[in-house]
Amino acid sequence: MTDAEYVNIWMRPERPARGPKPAYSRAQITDAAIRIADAEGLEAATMRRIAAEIGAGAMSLYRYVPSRDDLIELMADRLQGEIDVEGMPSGDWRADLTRYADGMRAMWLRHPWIATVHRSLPSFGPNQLLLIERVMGVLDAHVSIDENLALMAILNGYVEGAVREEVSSAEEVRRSGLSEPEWTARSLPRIQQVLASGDYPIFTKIVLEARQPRLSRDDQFRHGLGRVLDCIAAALPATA
Amino acid sequence: MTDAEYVNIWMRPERPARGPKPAYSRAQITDAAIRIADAEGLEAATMRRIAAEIGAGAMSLYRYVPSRDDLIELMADRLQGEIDVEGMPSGDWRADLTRYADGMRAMWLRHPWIATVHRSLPSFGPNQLLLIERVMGVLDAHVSIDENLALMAILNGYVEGAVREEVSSAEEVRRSGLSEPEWTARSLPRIQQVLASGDYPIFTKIVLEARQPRLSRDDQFRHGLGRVLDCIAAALPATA
DNA sequence: CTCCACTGGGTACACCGTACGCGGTTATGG
DNA sequence: CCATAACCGCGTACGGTGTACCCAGTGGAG
Repeated sequence: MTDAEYVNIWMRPERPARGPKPAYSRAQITDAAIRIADAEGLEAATMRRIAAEIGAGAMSLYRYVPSRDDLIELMADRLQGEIDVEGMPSGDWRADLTRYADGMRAMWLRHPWIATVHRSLPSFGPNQLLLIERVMGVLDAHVSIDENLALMAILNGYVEGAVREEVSSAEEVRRSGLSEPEWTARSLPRIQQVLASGDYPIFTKIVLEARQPRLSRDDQFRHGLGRVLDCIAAALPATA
Repeated sequence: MTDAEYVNIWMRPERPARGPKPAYSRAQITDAAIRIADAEGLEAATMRRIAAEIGAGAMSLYRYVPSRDDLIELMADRLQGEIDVEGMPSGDWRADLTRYADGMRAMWLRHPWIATVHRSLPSFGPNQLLLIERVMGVLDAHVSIDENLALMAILNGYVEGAVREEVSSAEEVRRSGLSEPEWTARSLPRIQQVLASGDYPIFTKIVLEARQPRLSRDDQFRHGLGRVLDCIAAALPATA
């Protein structure tokens, strides 16, 4: 089987030359799959369901995509393309990285199922590559490439970690089929139980005293992000 | 169905009083599942496979655990318990947090499938709670609870992000069934293609010039961690 | 002793990803 | 211009999954 040559989906040509015109396209299939995943979760985006969405037979999809895993790869890369990094670097690194972080968070909130995939690393899709160029370009003039990588690890770690929290609880709610207040009401007994045990003073302090959980999600995120950017500022030379 | 009362696995009692002695236990099932997941990935830990591992019938597991998702919750919490945070806070916060980060990384590397479990957050298992107590206890004397939460978000974000990279590529290799050198050889054509296009100068710089990817994983992690701890140090009052 | 809540587990069902092969369509080489 | 090979969409089928339901047996409570 010569197909084994194409380990990476991005090296496999979408269409060969000969034969009849195809009725669908990778982009169309990917869009349909994303639409379903957004509305009902990634597990609802089955091959049969996606095919039905675009009016095709289930097995037709395999003319365009070698496997469901590869399709998910395509979906993930398409999402990276949604993050607006146009015009970076603009000269104001703090503004650029804030825009990137906000854009990333917004994208994750639009597509919460991305939290369950995120292998994405070694696939090198075009949108992912472009994102790397733009975002790492922001600090490229100020620091070495190694320094840049280290700082990006911190920034991306913070953003991903923070958004993952938001998203996973939202997904939990969606999966339970309950409304949000209903769901928090259901979780309350466990929290009460934990507090009542008296064994967890710091957890108790978080629940009873911390102001942060009472802030809006936006404010929580921005506050933490500001702190991370301060860290980055400290690592930059004075000229920046 | 009165079972709906127990939204959280930790509130559901393991055993009722009446009836014959059970032949297995939650702990035994959880251990077997972890053993399988470690060796062959989480997707190999099917209900039938786990049951076979302990010599039970597939449906017997449902006497102990309401669903596979809940079992995964149990597995995840058990893993949290593997991180050694004994004797924290010791007085040396930097040593404590380093030990926590190293322990967390080591645990993830032992159980790479944990990267595919994203929920874990709102479940409040006993091991997770204990971990929170110990780790957040490290900075509790020095900063406010809100400050502590913000700093932990950065630390956890970095550790999780860094380890997730290591683990997801390792999982990719395992899933492909190839040896590691074979697998990197397979990825090479795509990288060559990207470099040859000339459209991605920063990516090219990473591949050709950066020293970091050539360091050992351990050194990469420690270097980044040191940077994060410096950030935390800057946020602490001088007394710490 | 009787009762019945409990046990482990067999069977069955709906659904999944996808291998295989069909008859029809079309770009190309002779 | 036509034969042919390559490709199309897709129906069928297979081996797998999680788990609902039901059963006969077991053992503590009244």
